[in-house]
Amino acid sequence: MDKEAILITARCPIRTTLELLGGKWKLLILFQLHHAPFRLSALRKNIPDISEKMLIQELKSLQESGLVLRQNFGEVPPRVEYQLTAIGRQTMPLIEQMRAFALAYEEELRRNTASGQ
Amino acid sequence: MDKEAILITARCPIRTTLELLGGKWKLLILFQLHHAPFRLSALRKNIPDISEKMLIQELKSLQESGLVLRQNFGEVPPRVEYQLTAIGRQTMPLIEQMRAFALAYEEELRRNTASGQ
DNA sequence: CTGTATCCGCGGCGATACTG
DNA sequence: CAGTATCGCCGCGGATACAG
Repeated sequence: MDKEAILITARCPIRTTLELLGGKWKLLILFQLHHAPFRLSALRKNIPDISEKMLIQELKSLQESGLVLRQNFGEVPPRVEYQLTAIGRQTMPLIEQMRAFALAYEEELRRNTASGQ
Repeated sequence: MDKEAILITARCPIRTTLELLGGKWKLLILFQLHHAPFRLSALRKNIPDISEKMLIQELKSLQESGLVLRQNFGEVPPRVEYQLTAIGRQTMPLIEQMRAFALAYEEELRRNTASGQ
């Protein structure tokens, strides 16, 4: 690998992803939407400890990034569904890797405590 | 997939990874250490805009999580090297996915601007 | 039901000075 | 060179009230 590639500049893929998906909630929301489109109230139920403000705020951020699509059915009472865009669906391998890493990490923890650490 | 698996509880793999690797700097540091062990000063050079306080603080956090190993050579002047542990090395697929996603995202951006959006 | 508006605490993060 | 100590900003994120 090129030596120059080690230097981390302001514009670097990792930082880009961090800006798009960083923070406490975005990946959890995307994980939800990977299963199916959801209404706001359903998302709140599935992520019990998120506040309404943060949920809407993060959904808006994800829309503006082009990762999530907001579909307003224009009914009364209001009905709005959120779903992933094509590029939003591409966060799935990333989320899978996060899950895989967490499981490997917890397995490692168990091994260490078991071996009398 | 089981319907129950959609609910995101306080203990969930995604949150675990978020706690271990969340924040502005940890993944950038791990990416550095993936290439080779580094001294503190070298890390600072390769991540130009990190403050010394944050670098040390995040390195300490990564040590406590068991992802990074601190090796003190006990010389004068001081010489300390940081390197990944076995489990720390397992963050690599995750980082690779972050890079892959950022590239796909930027490609998507270019396509959209090109097609007269 | 789907949002907006407002207030605010806390902690992430940075800047600077200092030490062994 | 590799840290520690201290101070302070500011923005993330939470609570609550209100609106269409």
